[in-house]
Amino acid sequence: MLDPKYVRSNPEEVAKLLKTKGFDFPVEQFVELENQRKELQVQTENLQSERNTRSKGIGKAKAAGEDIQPLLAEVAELGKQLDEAKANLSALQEKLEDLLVGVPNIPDASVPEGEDEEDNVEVRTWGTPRAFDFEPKDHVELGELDGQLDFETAAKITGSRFSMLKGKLARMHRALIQMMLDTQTEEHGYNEVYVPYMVNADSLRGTGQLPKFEEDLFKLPFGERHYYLIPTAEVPVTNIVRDEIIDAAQLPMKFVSHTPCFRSEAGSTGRDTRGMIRQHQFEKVEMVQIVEPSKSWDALEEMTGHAEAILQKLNLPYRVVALCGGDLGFSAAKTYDLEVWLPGQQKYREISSVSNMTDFQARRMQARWRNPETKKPELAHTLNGSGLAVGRTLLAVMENYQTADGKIEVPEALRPYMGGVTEV
RNA sequence: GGAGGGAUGGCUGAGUGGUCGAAAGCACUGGUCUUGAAAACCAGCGGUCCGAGAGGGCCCCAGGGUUCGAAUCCCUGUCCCUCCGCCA
Repeated sequence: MLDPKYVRSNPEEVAKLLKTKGFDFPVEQFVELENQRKELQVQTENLQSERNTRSKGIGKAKAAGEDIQPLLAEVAELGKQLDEAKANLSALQEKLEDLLVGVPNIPDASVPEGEDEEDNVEVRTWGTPRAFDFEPKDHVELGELDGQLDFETAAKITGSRFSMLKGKLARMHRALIQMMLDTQTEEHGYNEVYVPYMVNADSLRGTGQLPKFEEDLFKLPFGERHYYLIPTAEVPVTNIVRDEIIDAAQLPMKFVSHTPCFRSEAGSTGRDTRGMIRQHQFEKVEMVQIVEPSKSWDALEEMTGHAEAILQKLNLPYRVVALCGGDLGFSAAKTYDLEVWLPGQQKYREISSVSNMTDFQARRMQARWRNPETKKPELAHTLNGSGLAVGRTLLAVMENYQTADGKIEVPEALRPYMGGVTEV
């Protein structure tokens, strides 16, 4: 959520900045509601003040043994007025809240302008796509050769957009997870956490998936309420600090977690239907940092490097792109995507996304730190990034490490995790 | 599933329907003392919203209710703890 004070005093500017994200901020409606709110709030608080003073008076009179009947009569009408004012005020505040909670984060000044992914800006590239002396296959074809990647059985068990791995390929998938976790914990100082894969609505509101993007989630009825399958570990891990006031000494907090992710893909029917690029269920190793505000931009660069380290270990060619305003996510102020080279598609495809959410999620979550300078609780900054999407990494390894006879060479970095297996 | 107990400031923990936003301790900040530090002593110290300010409102798990007045009484829910049963 944006800072209501800031929005209140600069509604036009907010509208202008949000336009770069393709969002129309309803300035007039907001200002109108705000003015009403102010008037009602003052009125209500005056009534409350009046009631408090009178009630105290009654208490004193009673203690002094005086007759309180006349005082009670005076107060009779006050209660009704107060109830009415309170009801009006809370209805109005709810409207304002509903409006603000649906407004995305403001892009950082450094974010390139643009409407969609076509306008993203390449920041750097790493590695060179391999020159094949045969026609490279895509991962679906490679998987079919010895049946280790099986979409049909997964479709029978569940439905479309699910996959099943077998044998050495399943092991390589697991090896990737171990390698990623070990790298982030042992080399980059992250604290590994194991978290729930189902979360409540408060957590999703905290990170920004609710209320706007409910249709992207799997929702599970549970008693009178609902739980949701996590779309990313960002949700449970970032919510570790929801409603907390963190000691400055504990910052930065750096968490890494491996979880499955579940997405309904409601808005993407027909996109990436072939292969395991876009699945309802996939594994991801996620990095999350909670930092003091002045450090978040450095942390974004650092975290991007932590994700890149995995691709470099696997010797997979990739590029880093800065997302343009129109392609930025709801909660992000700035995002770098890592795109890995896929010989099967002859394209770079997203394999990681690293974002600085600034104080946007922290405000929704009330995640604060105590600033030693001011001694006051202030909003922290939150960041998250994939390190990496495991399914997509697996298919990138398959396509980049394929041999002419349709086998897959095991990358050096994975061999310690594969019990010496060199070919899948 | 059954039976009990609990939830209060950064943390621990008192709290009688009416000067209770709340004792005390810890932590923290400042001071005295000290060559320096520790200890001791003194003082300060919750969060949030409105307001230019003066000042005021709200917050004792959450939501309702009773009352002129609720941390305190009543109802519902959530979470935690103990015991029994079941269970990977």
